[in-house]
Amino acid sequence: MQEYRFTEIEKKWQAYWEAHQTFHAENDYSKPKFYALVEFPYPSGQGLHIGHPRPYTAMDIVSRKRRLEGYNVLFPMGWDAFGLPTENYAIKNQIHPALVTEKNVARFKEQLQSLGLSFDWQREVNTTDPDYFHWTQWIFIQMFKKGLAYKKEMAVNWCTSCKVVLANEEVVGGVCERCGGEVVRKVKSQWMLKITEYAQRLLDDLAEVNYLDKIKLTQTNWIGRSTGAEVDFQTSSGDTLTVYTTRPDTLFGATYMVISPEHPMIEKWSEQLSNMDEIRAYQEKAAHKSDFERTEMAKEKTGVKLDGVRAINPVNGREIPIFISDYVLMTYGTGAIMAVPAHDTRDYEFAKVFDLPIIEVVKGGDITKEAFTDCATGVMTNSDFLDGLSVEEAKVKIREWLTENGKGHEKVNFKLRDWVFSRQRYWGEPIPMVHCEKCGWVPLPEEELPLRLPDVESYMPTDNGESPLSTLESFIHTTCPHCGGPAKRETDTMPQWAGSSWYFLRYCDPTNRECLASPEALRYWLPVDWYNGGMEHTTLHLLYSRFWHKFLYDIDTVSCKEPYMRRTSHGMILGEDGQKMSKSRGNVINPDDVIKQYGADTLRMYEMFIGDFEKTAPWSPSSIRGCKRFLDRIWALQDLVIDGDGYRDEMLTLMHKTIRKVTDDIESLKFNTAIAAMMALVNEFYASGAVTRGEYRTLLMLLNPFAPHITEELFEMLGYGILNTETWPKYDEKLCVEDEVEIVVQICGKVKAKLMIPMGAAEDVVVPMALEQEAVRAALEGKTIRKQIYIQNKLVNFVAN
RNA sequence: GCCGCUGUGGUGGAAUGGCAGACACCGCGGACUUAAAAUCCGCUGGGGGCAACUCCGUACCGGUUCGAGUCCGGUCAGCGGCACCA
Repeated sequence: MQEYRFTEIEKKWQAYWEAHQTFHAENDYSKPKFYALVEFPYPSGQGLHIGHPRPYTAMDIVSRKRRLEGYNVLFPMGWDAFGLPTENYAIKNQIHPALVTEKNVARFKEQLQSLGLSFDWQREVNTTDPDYFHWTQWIFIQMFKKGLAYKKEMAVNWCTSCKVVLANEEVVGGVCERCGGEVVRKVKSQWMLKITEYAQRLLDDLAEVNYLDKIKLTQTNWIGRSTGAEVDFQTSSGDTLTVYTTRPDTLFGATYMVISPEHPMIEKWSEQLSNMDEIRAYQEKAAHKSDFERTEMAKEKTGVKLDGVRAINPVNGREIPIFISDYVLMTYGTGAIMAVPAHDTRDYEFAKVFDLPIIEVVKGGDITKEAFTDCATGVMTNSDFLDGLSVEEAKVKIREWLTENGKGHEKVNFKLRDWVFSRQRYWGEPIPMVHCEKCGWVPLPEEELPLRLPDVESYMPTDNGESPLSTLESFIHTTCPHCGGPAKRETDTMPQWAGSSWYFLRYCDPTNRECLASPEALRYWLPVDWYNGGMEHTTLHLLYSRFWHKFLYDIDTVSCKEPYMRRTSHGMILGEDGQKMSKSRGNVINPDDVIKQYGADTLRMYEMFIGDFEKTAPWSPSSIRGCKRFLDRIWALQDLVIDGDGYRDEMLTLMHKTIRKVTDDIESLKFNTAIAAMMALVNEFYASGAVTRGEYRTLLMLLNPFAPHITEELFEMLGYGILNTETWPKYDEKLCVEDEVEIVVQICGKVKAKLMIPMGAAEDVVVPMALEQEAVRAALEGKTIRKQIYIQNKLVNFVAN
């Protein structure tokens, strides 16, 4: 027998697949289709991470199986290539980010191809390709036309030393990650997308898709729908302050109000407030903190009382003080809250710090110790006409009261916020908008798309926080598409999320120059049947792309409401030390090295065998050898081959059970147990000292999606031809059943004996057999059987004393 | 902090509420070899016993059940996300 030369074999089959375009998805709309999708990578300078092949191999397995099952499979790949790291690299090395991207893409592609993944490379897309972002820009313009894109003053992180806008990630401990300089929140006019307009639909349509429960839950929580009330408080200045509350039932317990430090009323009241200096100082301090630091991380509540303006509780006319505090955000609700310290944890903490009255309005807790927030058991008190009602009853009654008295109304609120769509960066899609003094913001005419990125001298953002594009006079100055007068281009670019929000549509028809993809291609391929990606993308990417898809549905570009029918997720691969892989920890595994040492098939096998697909798993340089050994044993089975295209009688049940196990486990992402079943089968072949050609053939078919190269090679050597044109093995449910089964006999839940019984034997047959067992008789000696439990093919349990 | 997930041998992990530890890795013993590597065979959760066997054991505390790794309540620990990394 020739030795297993994996490098040679893998090269051979990869060349064969490329030459024959084996995995090209035809637009043959008569065949049943299957669209398998993995998240396209960001081509970083580090090259492929050992974690990348995990989801890619998983969906490759599904795709290869589907092809053998007769589907026309679309399994595409592309590059999410705009982004901060490339830009930062370009700044540092003064290389055009397009060149950096090109180099990184070439490396990534080579690495992916060496894994033998069955991508259709004819459909490769790249978000930085003008032919691609043409349509990203087109979608933005459609959104603008429908009123979904608007400008708004929003805070950004501003490094006072580098004079650049920083990503949240670049702000570490309140200072700039690169220079350690002070970071402040600076207000800029930003493009926003109205995702909130789709909040209810994004929530409702989760019912129509098959996502993992935890993914649906995460989306639901992120959208954060709550039903509460808006309540109007009159102020001593004669204004109205509207608050949003989910607990209008506790209105009688409102002992003060808190408004966000950015609340516009403060400026209006500046004349009447005697402590404006103190207020401004606090606003300044709050401006340094992120929302996250202000709300969730805050250990101690801070704030300033507004001296000179007070509010009146509409339900009882009581005057209450107004504070500003950074735990109230302008971006949620109305930017103002009524504080009910007795029944809200944050209000309670705040009231303790400022020594404010705490009035119990829901009985059931001990408000001298902590806020009582339980809505299920409480009973209303100190609340006039609400007294004695349950919380739920009180909510209904107070809403009625508010409406009747014109003091407020029911209000549904979402945690979801509109999408900040501008970046003061170079390496992103230019926003195709022009500002005209006369006409305001005007979109570029569609025939002028794509609006390309011009070359600039420096990729550094400017001193005033504008994008590098703003230094380019030739880019900025243009004419208004509407009136023809002088106008200026938008110089901000889009976030990386833009390109990834619709890439799966482009794969359907990647070279179309007339539209983002032909309606026929979209109708045939959509929706994506199975999309696998990381849990870290469950909120932003998944929600953003669902939002864009729904918009495209509304403007009749796509014909289905939801883009992805099924969504699953994979766990990360950690370093050997159980930590995230990183250069600084020195625990990085390079996939090229692994392929060189063991081959792509072994790497694929190990990544699938490493553990539960959905959980994180530490890399083990010794465990991978087990997978190499397994493939060696598969290879060496050649020496055990005996004649016979069928299965031997003694192997029949095991063969059928293994086919069933592998078939089912692939569908439920249990690749590790599928491999274990094949290992057990191979162990049986070795134990019996032989394998028939037919048994070997089936094993190779089952293993093919996992280890495509070695299986094609052996299939050919056995004289069966080309494997990937064959049909996935079938099993017979009846033949999966053994004649006999071992059951256990328990006394009070403890195993006392085991016995073989005919499969499916009835209780009245098995119980006497069980009672005859020596150990059972001994254990029952002098005892009375009180109860007997019989579980068919599993156990008999005697409860006795 | 909030939301979510996870916790099983020396290690990765397996187990529709029904024999805990499948399948592997590591380790140990043996075969082959001048030797080593590779390969093959065997053992391998812990305690006790010459042995048949027996007791303990799925992070911790409690509950439901004939029976709990699995379901319920609570605690602790680790991981992930928290809107400009993607």
